[in-house]
Amino acid sequence: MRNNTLGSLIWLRLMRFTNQSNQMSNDFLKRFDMTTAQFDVLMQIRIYQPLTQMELAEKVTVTQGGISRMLVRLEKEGYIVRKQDWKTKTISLTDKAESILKQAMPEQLAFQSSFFEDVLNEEEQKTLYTLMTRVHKYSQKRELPPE
Amino acid sequence: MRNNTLGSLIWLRLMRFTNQSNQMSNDFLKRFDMTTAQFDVLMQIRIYQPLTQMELAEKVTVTQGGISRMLVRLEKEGYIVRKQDWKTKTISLTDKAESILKQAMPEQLAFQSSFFEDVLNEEEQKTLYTLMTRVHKYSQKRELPPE
DNA sequence: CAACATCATTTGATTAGTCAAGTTAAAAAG
DNA sequence: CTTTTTAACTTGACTAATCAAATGATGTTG
Repeated sequence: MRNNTLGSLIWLRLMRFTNQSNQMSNDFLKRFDMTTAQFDVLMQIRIYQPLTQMELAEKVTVTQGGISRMLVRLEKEGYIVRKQDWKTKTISLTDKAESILKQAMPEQLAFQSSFFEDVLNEEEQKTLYTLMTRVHKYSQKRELPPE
Repeated sequence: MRNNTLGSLIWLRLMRFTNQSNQMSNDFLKRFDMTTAQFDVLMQIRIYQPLTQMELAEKVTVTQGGISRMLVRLEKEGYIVRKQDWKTKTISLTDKAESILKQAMPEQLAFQSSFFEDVLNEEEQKTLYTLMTRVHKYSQKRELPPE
């Protein structure tokens, strides 16, 4: 009874790495006074705005409830605005968020990238991306409710 | 100002995948009435017991405070026992945990593995593991406090 | 138009984690 | 021996999420 099929070793590596790099990213983003989760959500809003909470929840792989709470925080901080629009609430960034992102985005993207660029060459990065894309896409397919 | 250096695409994939597979794993482990985080901690205890909270915290990449709270929950559920031993608290599994793990471990490891085995061949899995190991190890080196 | 159905969002209870300040137990110093 | 130091652990205040039950907003129907 050992802890080591190849797959389970990969799983553990991925979990530990994302966990750790997430913490480092939180640390990095302190200079912009935001967290990794918040940055992620703001980025998605920036790309797709205006959009509804349901749509946003789906983009960041979070539940309805999760996105609701997150948006309350972001609204309180003055990063976003929501307005009731039919049954739906439509979300968009404030100028404050836009201007912070203009600064934070290139730095954060460079920070994220550095984890890979500093150790892997272009070729290896492409391989990693391709493999993870396949794995991810497959896991999404699986998620379909069993009939 | 686009969202796509190769590195940042990899980062996003990893985050989304681990996030999602973690949720699926939580779902899977419901049958054993535990969560992925709990399973992970119990496994580490099982391998290294008896050990201290500090050692355990380091193994699962969590803070002192985090492990303290987690162990309170696990103790309340009757999965572990802690006893004060010198300044330190020594952690070990109860029979209850041992016997649940005996059942849950092979199933959970198979579940984790399936994410990779079902889409990647042996060769590709090895490549993925090697690349992620390099990336992870490098990120740990970086973590050293700046002098 | 009041009652119902429906879809989007919120909320209460809980797990999981962070940081930083507070305890506690044992050792070293006075 | 009491006092101070130190290492290990806990705790308060908080972010982030989950699930499932409750609200809100808008249509539809008797």
